[in-house]
Amino acid sequence: METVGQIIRAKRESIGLLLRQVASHLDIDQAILSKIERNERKPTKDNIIKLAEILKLDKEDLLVQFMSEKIAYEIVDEDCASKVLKAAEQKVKYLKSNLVKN
Amino acid sequence: METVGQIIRAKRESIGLLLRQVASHLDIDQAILSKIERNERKPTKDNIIKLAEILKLDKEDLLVQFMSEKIAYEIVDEDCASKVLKAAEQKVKYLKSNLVKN
DNA sequence: TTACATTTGACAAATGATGTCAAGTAAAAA
DNA sequence: TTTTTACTTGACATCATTTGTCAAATGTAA
Repeated sequence: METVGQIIRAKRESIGLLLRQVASHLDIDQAILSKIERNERKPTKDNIIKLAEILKLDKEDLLVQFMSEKIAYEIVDEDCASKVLKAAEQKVKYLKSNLVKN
Repeated sequence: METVGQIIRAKRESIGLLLRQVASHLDIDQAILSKIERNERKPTKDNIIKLAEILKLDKEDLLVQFMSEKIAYEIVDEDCASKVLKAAEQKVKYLKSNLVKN
């Protein structure tokens, strides 16, 4: 299963862009991008959006990968991880159904 | 749908404990507990564990409520929230299956 | 060797989380 | 009514985490 970092690196190299070129589009130092690609740092949401732009990746897909990865790491150590996700789904539904009213 | 704060307050009152009594068991100021019960502050994991103890609530249940609430708030504003949760489930499975090896 | 891309680690700045404290409110007891 | 008690509120302090910069080190190929 590919990480966001691996997806980004693979696409960047296939296009033939350098770290510094992509990093400057994200407005960050290339050191950070290097770390992001090797899963040593987590990208910000803004990073993801700009990466999708410059690397011509589907923005929503990349965001889904990014957010689900974050959540997965948050709960992987819990043995009730599956329960947590199911409960979260219920809560999201509930919250969304009440958004209009408030 | 009940929030963690509501669950805690209801149980605390049904037992007849004061904010300051419960707060001292958690080793925090009663002001914080007051805010937690009214969803103005988020409890820490340690808070939840000690709350389960003193209020005689099921620890795992309360932790599931707590974590799922946190996740739900993280993603409720995304319109791909449901996709994110499903993807997270896959990633958790994948990560858990590889835990033994590393 | 030189040149270029990437990696590494020390450090700085900004942000968010967590807590204290004291004054304020509200309602019941004296 | 005054006092007491429980709770709430907001200003502020402290600490941890996140996010970033920079320069030196490494690797690699011309």
